[in-house]
Amino acid sequence: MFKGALPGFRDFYPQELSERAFIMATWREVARRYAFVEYDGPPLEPLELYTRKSGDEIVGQLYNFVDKGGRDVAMRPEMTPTVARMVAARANALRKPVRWFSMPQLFRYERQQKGRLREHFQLNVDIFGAADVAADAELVACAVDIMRAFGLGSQDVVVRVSDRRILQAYLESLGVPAEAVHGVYGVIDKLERQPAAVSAEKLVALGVPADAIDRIVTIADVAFDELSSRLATTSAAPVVQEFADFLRFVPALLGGDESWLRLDLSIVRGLAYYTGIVFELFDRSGEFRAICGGGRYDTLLQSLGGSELPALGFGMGDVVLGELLRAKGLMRPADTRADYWISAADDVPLDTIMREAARLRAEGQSVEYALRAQSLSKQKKAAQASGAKTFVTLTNDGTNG
RNA sequence: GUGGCUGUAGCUCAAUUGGUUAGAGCACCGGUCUGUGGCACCGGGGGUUGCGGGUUCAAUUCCCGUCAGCCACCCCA
Repeated sequence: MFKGALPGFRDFYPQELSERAFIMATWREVARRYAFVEYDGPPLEPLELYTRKSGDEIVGQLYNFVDKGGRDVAMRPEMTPTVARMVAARANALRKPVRWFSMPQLFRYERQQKGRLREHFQLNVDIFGAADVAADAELVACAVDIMRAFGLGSQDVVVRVSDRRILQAYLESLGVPAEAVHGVYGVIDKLERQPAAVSAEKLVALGVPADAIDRIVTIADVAFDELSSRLATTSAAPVVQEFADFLRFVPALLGGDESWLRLDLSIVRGLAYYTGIVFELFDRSGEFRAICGGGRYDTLLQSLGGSELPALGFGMGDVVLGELLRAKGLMRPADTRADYWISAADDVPLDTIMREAARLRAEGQSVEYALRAQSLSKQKKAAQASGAKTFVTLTNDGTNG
């Protein structure tokens, strides 16, 4: 007797599946509103697709094995390499900008914990071939509209936005040595999770000037105006200007609502392939992990051997989102109750019920009945328990009750 | 991979300082009640107390290991 799923994997009983379906239906609906079209790829990919982008150390976190043909394969841990490959393969034929979304089940061989399993479903929304920040704004607005579609407001969720290029320019303006920037990203990424003193020590070790330490530790609070004036005379000035556009575009796409965005240079998004604006959605209480994260990765397609298409996208998993929706009482799974429950008096043969069921089913109604001869009271009880919307009783003189 | 906490029926929990066939509610199944708002009553199935060892006359209760879960770290989706 097997009991339970493998660690980190979930059984979706009807209750859970209806919740998942609710989440996915909402994702799909909002993506449709933004004119993104759905695609999918293989759940199993060549291992190399991931090692080429992330290095061999990634293998320890993948579900990988050798198949019967001797191929090194891995269950997909993320969708970006797959979609990048798909787009790259037809880069010249696809109408630009490419606006695609997908809801793949992704796998990761890691110890599970709250909000993080070995398997999850993740909405992936990507745009290829759009270099302007309007595309970045479009993505953020889409993510926010998904929150709205679930009934979440800006009092519940905040979008923390940053820009890799601005962060780098800001760090340089503070006198951080170029070779230390990468290490400083690592420290910034952990600012929220470790004591300021520890962060400061690490910065000192990286060779960061003493007068810059405090500014970096409090980098999440830097205001746009301060950045703007500090970087006005540097080579990053155009990027800051673009960012200003971005900060204007997002509210415009949200009907003038400016309450969702918050500039936060501490948002680093891992240390990997992002090249421009990056963002993450968090619940305001800070109780959960990031709900959604994404950004621009203009060089990824090229690094995977494709063409030079600019690209950007975000991912939103079902696990943290589901936890948040349940906590807020906003989980509204679809109604799975049958339309009809047909019962019959003792002397009515089962065939009669079946014929009536067939008639209603042909009309598109969902119909349940006892599947065996039962007393009427028994049937009534079963019907009540099923929650069916309409209870029908057939009598032997042909009338319905 | 590392550390801390936890592990009794599908769910929520009980079981006096270790002591005799491990209990209850809910759920499920069967029956009674020919009219109720998923009512009531009666009855039933279901647990080798996560698993494996050890200590003991005796372990759900103590010890060790293992597996699983939760939390943190690592790392990130």
